[in-house]
Amino acid sequence: MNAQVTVTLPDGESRSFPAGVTGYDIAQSIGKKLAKDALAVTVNGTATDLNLPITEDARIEIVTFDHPLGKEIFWHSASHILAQAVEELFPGSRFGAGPAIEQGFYYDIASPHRFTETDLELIEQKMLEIGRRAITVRREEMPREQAIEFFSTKREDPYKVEILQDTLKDTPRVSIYHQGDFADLCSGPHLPDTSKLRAVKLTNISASFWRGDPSRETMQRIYGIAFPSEKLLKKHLAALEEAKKRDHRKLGAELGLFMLSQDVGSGLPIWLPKGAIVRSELETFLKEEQKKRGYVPVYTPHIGNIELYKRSGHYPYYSDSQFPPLTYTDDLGREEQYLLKPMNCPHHHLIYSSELRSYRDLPLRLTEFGTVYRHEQSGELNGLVRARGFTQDDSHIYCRPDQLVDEICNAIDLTRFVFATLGFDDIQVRLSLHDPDNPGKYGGTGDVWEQAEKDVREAAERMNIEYVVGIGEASFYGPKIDFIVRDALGRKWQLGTVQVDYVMPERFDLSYIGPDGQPHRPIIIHRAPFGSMERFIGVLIEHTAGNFPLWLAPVQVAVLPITEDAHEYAASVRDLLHREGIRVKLDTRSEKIGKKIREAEVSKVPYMVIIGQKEREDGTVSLRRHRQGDVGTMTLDQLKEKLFTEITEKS
RNA sequence: GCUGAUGUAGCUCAGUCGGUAGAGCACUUCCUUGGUAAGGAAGAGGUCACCGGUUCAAGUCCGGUCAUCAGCUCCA
Repeated sequence: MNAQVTVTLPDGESRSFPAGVTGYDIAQSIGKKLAKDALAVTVNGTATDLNLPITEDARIEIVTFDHPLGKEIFWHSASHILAQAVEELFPGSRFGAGPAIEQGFYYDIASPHRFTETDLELIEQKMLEIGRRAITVRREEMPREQAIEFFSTKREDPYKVEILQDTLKDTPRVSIYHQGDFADLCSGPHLPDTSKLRAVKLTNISASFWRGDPSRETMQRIYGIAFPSEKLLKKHLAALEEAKKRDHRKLGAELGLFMLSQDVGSGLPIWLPKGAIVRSELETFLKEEQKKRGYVPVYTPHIGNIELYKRSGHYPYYSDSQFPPLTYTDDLGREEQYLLKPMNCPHHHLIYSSELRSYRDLPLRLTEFGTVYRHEQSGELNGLVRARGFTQDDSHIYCRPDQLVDEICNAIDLTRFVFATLGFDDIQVRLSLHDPDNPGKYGGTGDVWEQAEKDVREAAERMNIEYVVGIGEASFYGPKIDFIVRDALGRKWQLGTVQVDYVMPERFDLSYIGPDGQPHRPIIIHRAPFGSMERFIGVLIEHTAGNFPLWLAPVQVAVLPITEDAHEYAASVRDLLHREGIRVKLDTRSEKIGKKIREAEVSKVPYMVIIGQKEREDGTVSLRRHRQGDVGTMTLDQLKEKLFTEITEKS
């Protein structure tokens, strides 16, 4: 072993230390503050405990809370502290899994005690106390067998034993982290001691299934988030408050966009006039764009004979998340069953096969805003983003194999165009592939899947998309490219999607006549840039906080006369804008201008036109922009011009 | 569907020990005619989610149902 080791810091500087130096020593040699903030260290890119000796030359980086890895380690350690606190307060609790998550951590606990919200405060206090005790966290490595022994005798942790015997059955050596009397099976790394934990908030408590398996026991999951300082926690809580104000369910009601009524049924949104404007503008926008790209519109019924969905495979695969079939009995006692349309595709396939297709006719791009109904589990319903009745901007592209990759690219391009226009920049793209270990979930043969996934990848590469791969996320008929965005609370939702399908053409025996005069199988692309109009607008509401761009705003201009003298002129301005197709409202109540402005601001009307005696005499208007204030005085022509430009540019 | 929490006026919420329902905003009417985020007064508005139980008496206590929320599971 070398007596000295050379470590290279992220800035490229190399330093020499005695072998066995720890990350903490190095941090201390760099600065006191860094040593204080240090949580862990990466050695040649691998995260490691701060107090582990470094015995060879290495690239190292000190990890603090500001580092993404730092948060993960911090929160993971916080989950251990949570477990220790629970163990001290509620003896007999057994621990399942306790990872760091994107925003904090959780621990799954099996306990004879039923945790309540008041317990959470108690546990928080105990966690902070454990922090003040500054308990050293010690890593111990041992053979797997010995760990099983440890968790069956020294500690009674049946869940850890199960993990050791099952998930880790091929791992010969495992590590245990000791923290006072508490110990947990964990690969680490962890904080050197518990003193870094200065602020903690246990946010909620819910049920989870052990190992995510509904047939196993339910556990109590406690969620929380922790920080090295009280100030950071306050900031986090304030950000959460802000996010809540953006909640589309809250804004949807406040701005009169949509409603949900028990009298209609849960999960069945009703579009109010203002929300309907937003939706209709978006639909027009996409229809126009699709017209340019060679799509042809169709309309199909809202229900269909159940045989149709048996044939497509939707019925057998998804019967548990559909409304039950409607059964119709005719005079002769013959029964027919109809299903509320869960999908538009089968109808479109029938349109395809309604006439003989030539290879020259392809690609055929059928498009429809098709409303579908799915009986989502009651606990899943969530405003507009998870509903039981919703409208897909659904198209099916029927093409030849030589056109496929081009067509996928076109669909990706359209989806990106839609997202860019609406200002979504933080999108995750996922290639959703099949899970080879779960063949029962999918239709079609292995060859077909291989080809489909190859095509999808090729298109994604060609379009220069940065993507993540989601194994097991494919639909039953083919792989997908999914566009995923987050809501105000950070939850992920799939919006746009492009899907390749070699299975349905077989099921529906679709064909076209090739140049050789023989029938050939087309390939289908399912695609929906918005995904669901409901979900998209739900996320859009949160994305914009209800401040829609001018072209989408339900009311674009509020005309606000200051006194009654100005009413007549104000009405003429309203009529002028109205004739030009601007959505305009005139406020002639006998309220002061300040109040009228306030109400227009609160209802997020993009422009206010303020009219007093001066404007009336000069034939001008005073313009005010929502959230910005006074823009200045201008003529009516200038006003029209300004509004038109902004609407056309969709800015 | 599962676990937990919540459910009072259109909205946000108060309602003590079980004793006959309250505020602010919004709404209606009247007064007020004003210059860039809340003028004043009066009025109207309730099957306390629903069903049942305990009680002389239930918004309040108990049981059930439904809905909403958080998470889990699921998502063509």
